[in-house]
Amino acid sequence: MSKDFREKLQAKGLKVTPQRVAIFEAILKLGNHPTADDIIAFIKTDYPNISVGTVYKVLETFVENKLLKKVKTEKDIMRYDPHLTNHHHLYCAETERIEDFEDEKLNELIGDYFKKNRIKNFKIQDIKLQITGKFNNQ
Amino acid sequence: MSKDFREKLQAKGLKVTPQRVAIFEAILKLGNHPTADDIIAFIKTDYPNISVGTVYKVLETFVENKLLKKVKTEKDIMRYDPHLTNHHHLYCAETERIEDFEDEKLNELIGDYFKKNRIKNFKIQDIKLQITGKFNNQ
DNA sequence: TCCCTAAATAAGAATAATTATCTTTAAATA
DNA sequence: TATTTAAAGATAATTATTCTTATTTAGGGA
Repeated sequence: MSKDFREKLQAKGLKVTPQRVAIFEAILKLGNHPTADDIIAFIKTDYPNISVGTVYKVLETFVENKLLKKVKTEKDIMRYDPHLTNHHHLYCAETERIEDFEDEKLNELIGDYFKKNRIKNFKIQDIKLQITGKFNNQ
Repeated sequence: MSKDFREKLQAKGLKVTPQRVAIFEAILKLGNHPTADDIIAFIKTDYPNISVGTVYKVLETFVENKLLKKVKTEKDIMRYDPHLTNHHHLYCAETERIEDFEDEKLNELIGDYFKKNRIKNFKIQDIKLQITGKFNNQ
């Protein structure tokens, strides 16, 4: 998987650096759409002298090159999502947990609805659902 | 309308202060889901010695007491929405414009869908659509 | 393989938004 | 009107993020 990622970097004309690989792997290992801070903390064990600025810059580079997505939250902290296909999010009302939610049937349903019911003076590019509630387990 | 607002404050056991009234009126007059900064700038003309901290504190109090809602954005700046009934948002892909979007039929459609297709291990409390795209006019 | 150059990193200062602290002021109720 | 307590003002502190500059390194070519 790390091989795939290296190839993706090269395909975008980006240099393959150990920092970039470590940051991407950290995001995959951490799960739950980590914050920059989560990533820094995780990486620091193996890589004690990584720079905070580097992490932010790398994350921004990844987002620009569509290797990551930013996730909106209620708080003013950015979180990052390695899941690139179109999907929605389940937000826990009480904890910081965020899960991905994919549902092609639902996307079609909503897509069809807007085909029949256009929003006046607005051209839709993308629709995201923020589903807030409670997880039953874990 | 300002009378209504005063009553709402009293109903929640909050003191009616000129600052609170001015902040709420500023949000209504400004439109487009203003930031704290927009509000401060607007108020400063009439009310040159309002304190930044007060504005933030008042906004937080309003949100806690359900007189305002916070609006998520891509950026790390919070914006505020005086529209309390359940609604979605249209985000402009290029500008900072955010419009409210209400559609009861759509809510029913989605509500019905999730009644028939429950998300396992998750109890839905609220569903918000973030519709990104372009406005045709203005 | 070694060298070169552009791109990337490290370190830490700077900024921007927000929150906290502490003193003073004023709204509400008796 | 006096009293109490919440709220406002001033400003310091914090937090997340961005910027700056010097140094290092990846990757392509000699």
